[in-house]
Amino acid sequence: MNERLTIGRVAETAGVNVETIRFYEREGMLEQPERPLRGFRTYPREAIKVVRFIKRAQALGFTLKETSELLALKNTATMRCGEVRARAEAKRVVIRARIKDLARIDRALSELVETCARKGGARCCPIIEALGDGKKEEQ
Amino acid sequence: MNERLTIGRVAETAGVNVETIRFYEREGMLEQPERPLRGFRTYPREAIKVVRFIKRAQALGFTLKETSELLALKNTATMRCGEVRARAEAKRVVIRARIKDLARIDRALSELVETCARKGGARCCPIIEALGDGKKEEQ
DNA sequence: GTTGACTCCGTAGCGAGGTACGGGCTGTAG
DNA sequence: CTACAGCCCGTACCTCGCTACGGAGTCAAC
Repeated sequence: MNERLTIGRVAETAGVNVETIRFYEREGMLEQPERPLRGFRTYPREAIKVVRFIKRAQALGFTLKETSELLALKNTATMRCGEVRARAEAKRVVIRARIKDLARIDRALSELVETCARKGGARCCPIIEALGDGKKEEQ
Repeated sequence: MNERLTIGRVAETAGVNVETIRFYEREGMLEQPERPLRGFRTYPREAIKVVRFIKRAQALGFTLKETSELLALKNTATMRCGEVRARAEAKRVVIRARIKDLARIDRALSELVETCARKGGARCCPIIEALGDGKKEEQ
């Protein structure tokens, strides 16, 4: 335990490649690792989780910038709690809106599946209607 | 009614710019509009909805390619229903996974907000833990 | 008939998020 | 000792999804 990992190990375990790790470091998303021996980076196990987090956040549609902010929430947690809370709440609003949108698509798809299951080639597919983004059709 | 719109009107109403419409057309996401007068494109109102759909789908984290597939579901609806249904179901699986992931983030954020609300600078923020992506920590 | 807003087309460029490359150093195995 | 894997760095290059540009034609109003 408490062993530290090379960049190659971190990359392999997290399922990205070495250049990606270096890239994240340049972008300030991974903190500078210690370099005890001849300039080689050494990482704690935690680094793997951070990389995975970044990848998952991206898959959810967050940009790297937003992902950095989420990470910052964690890193600044020991700082002014008020500010952290405000950011978390704001982000939560976005997330919830996103969930609602996805739920709407989900419903549309289910409807589609249903309709297709029942009737052969009849009137399927109100997919586009299902995303009428809440606003009224402008006349 | 039944009036057809210029590319500029579509772009303005849908909130994108003209080049974007042309770009989508090149990429096959918008079907070729009729061009009755001197080569100028004319669109039905429906085109606005399609463009908006594309934008919303993107905001939800779909690539243009995936969005095309969603659109294709609608366009091929009059075709082999079996295939359409299979695609819809597959897409639904993806959507639901995405919703779950977002719900997990939502919970993590709520927890964060709660904790921060209660205690000043104490142990907040299990954000990173909250995204442990379902897999076990590999030893 | 000229001004101005709109359209056409093709091609170039841009920001995000990596990915690949080349040249060099190190440490271990055979 | 030499091979080879793994690391270092910087820079160049790539895809995606636009966005801008240049040069030309069109159409309606003044």
